[in-house]
Amino acid sequence: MAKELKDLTKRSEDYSKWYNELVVKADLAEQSAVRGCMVIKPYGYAIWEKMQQTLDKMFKETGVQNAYFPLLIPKSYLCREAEHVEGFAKECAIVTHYRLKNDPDGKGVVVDPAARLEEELIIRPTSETIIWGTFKNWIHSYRDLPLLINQWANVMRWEMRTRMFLRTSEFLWQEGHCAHATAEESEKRTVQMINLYADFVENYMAIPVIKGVKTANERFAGAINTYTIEAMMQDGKALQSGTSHNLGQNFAKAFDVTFMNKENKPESVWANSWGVSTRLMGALIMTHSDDNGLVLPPHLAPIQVVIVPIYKNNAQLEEISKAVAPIVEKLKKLGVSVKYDDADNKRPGFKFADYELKGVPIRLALGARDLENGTIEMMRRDTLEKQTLPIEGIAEKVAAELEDIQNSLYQRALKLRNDRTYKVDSYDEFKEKIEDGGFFLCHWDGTAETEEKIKEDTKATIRCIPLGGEEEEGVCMVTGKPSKRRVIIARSY
RNA sequence: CGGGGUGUAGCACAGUUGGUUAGCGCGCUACGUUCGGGACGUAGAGGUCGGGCGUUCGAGUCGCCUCACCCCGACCA
Repeated sequence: MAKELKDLTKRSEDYSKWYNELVVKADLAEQSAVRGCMVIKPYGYAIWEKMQQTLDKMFKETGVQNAYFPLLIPKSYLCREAEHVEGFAKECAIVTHYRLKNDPDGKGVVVDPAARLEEELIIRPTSETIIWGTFKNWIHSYRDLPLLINQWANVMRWEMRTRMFLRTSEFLWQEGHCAHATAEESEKRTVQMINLYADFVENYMAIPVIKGVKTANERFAGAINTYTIEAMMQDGKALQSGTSHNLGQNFAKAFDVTFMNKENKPESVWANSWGVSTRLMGALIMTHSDDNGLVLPPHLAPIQVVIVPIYKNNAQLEEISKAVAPIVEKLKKLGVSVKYDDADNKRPGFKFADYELKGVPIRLALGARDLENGTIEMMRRDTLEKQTLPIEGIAEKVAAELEDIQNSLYQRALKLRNDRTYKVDSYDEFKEKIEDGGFFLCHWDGTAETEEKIKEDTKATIRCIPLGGEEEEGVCMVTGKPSKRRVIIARSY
């Protein structure tokens, strides 16, 4: 599929179709009857759960605690921070009534007009407002700080156009909300979390990312600074995979959250928020998939190894099962999640294809021929290479191979990104090359006008100003004005 | 909200200038043979043709309206 991908991107209708089919065929999710929403199926959810557990553990190691806040936000809360409302107003679902009644004309039920809410409630597009409304009651002294809270929740944004996992009306995510006594501490936390995300995405999802700062245009509504991790998909488009926002004192002031500092003076608290969503699932699919379906990095695969028996009758199956049992046990001892699929209702060929579609990293197949020879067949999902190996020591071999797959998936994605990252200084060259996708390292004069012009001309946006990028004197490729460093420009999802 | 497209079985589709009882493939059920890369045979079940109104002796097919979904733009994790 990787080969086809390039051609398909030229016609995004086909590419969307490919993507949707893959999601459905790999049994991850399907479109729901509700506009723009999706049903995440057990297999897809198992992957999300694994991501959730891993992230949750990482958060807690930095002192973050989980909590839960209401789904519904009073309209007045959302209006408190001016930029914030403006950012989300266009995509909110609103609760206006609290009761239905039988239709007087006898056709089912209708909204009871008498049950109109005095104040409308907004289904959260994000929880800053309700959380800061609550934090006001929790924070009084510098001794209450820092307050490090995370919430696992669903949010709703009434998007015009949706695509499974990448942009759905309802999506699952975590949103961290921290309150600090000083600006420095809050900034430090903001950066810490973007680093944590990068660590997770690279080491568990095997997706290389570029850490950077968003331009003012692309910043979160109400933030003074937004950090981002940007990944490149196989078609050369960028995907914003996680963000961490330094909110300054904006929300504290809007919600009147003050504390007595060490000098016994009232001060507004310093805030940040950070989040990743089920969009990461989309990144996973679009980064690693190939002709035969999904490819899962072992660190996230719900099933790391599947064992398929090949048999002609029950007696043979019994023999094989006997040989498989110790392998399963050994793998489990090594911490490998393994499934022995002895289901009788599917033929081996079907199972092979099916587990490939689902991205299971390693498949072991054992038949009568192997039993005679004391061998077993191992196939790697990433390379599709098959090897016949001695049963002796297979568990250790598999465990090592899993690590190798994890690593080579990352390396493969990194190579793809490097191969499609270009330093460009001429706007004409940029306009030509952007058509084929990729990341472009370019000089930019730092103005919103230039940024807007690039977007209008090419549909590409400044993804970020990379962190740790070397200073380099240059001139803006559009205006010729001086620039101190290169930024990353790309088309994105 | 603008432009384009599609609605026919669980899925994916065909259905001629309007003509009798609406079809193919996949999937599903039963039985048998199979089982080392998505098996095959035989028999079966499954449809308010998205909805409404109209034209007509007759509408899946023509006209109008409406709804839903998909794609392209604007918006976005």
